[in-house]
Amino acid sequence: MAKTPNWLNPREMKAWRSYIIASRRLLDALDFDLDQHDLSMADYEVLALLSDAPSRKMRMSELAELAMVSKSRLSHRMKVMEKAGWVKREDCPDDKRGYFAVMTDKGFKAIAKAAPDHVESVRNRLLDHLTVKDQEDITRIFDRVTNELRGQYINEDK
Amino acid sequence: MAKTPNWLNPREMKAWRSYIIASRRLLDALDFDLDQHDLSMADYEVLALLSDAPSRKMRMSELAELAMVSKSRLSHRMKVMEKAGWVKREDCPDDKRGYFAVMTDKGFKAIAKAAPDHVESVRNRLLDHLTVKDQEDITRIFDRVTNELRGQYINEDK
DNA sequence: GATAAATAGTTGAAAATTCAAGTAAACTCA
DNA sequence: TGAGTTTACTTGAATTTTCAACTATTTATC
Repeated sequence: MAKTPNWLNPREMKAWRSYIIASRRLLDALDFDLDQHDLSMADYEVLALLSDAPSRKMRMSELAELAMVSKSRLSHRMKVMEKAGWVKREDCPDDKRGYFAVMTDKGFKAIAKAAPDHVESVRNRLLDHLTVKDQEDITRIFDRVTNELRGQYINEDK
Repeated sequence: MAKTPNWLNPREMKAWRSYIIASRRLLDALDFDLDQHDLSMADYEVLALLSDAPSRKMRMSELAELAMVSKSRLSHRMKVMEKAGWVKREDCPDDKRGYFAVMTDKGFKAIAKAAPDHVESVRNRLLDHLTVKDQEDITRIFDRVTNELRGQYINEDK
């Protein structure tokens, strides 16, 4: 027999709702801002990772993992970013199954152009409204959440 | 001439990264859990709103607004939820342009079945790892973010 | 060193989402 | 009252994302 559900109390409910609503709006706003540069948050993240990698080059798998997208999705996105001339693929001599995602100069210019606006957007939409204490609280809390989540949830191909 | 970008300092960067990474993982995990019930977070939200509405019935526009999805998206989702027998549409006598989204008994049963597991999932993935103080901090911080965001960002049809 | 299993990545189709346009009713204001 | 505008939604096409194969290695095992 099913035990009676442990519904959220008002404090829990408020925390959860506040978080989820703000997050939805925030992410929407950030995507909205990035749109000026023909980028989504997801694509931005991929390009940012690539631009920081040595030789602006990274294995597809690693990039997918760090960007937290499926391999399949990365493959598809790479195809459109390749068409835009921002990235290309290079085969990997050490492992003939694998490829490197490589950022082109054009891609680097694109992200370099978008980055200041994006940072500004993150400030305007979020950071400007947080005190130093808030920032520290958020770091502490969400690092803990990530740590708990790691391990818990194993999803293939993610 | 462009002013030099105001890059994030390490504390800001950590707060931002911690938040965004935890959020991505958290949302993924919650969606993963809801999958047992053939629901996504977005569909769950729509059904939950509907189940709380008087007569389990709400105007499409209002529902879209509260669920924070575009009207177009809601229209499309309604079509598939209608096919699943969870909702139906009723025309609105007061305004012949408009419709009510109405939850069926079957839909109510579906959400009633999913709800305890979803709450449990929100606990496991998030709330269990937060102290009372953390919950209060989150409420305070994210309510502020939402308030700042409201107004700022006007996007048509959202 | 052959065979099985795992890894790296791609692909095409299906499903979901966005985008731009369309319809019909309801305001508005002169 | 009627021309213009706004509102409430839907629709179909385009884009994006997911899902389930599939290929080509590489790694492990015996």
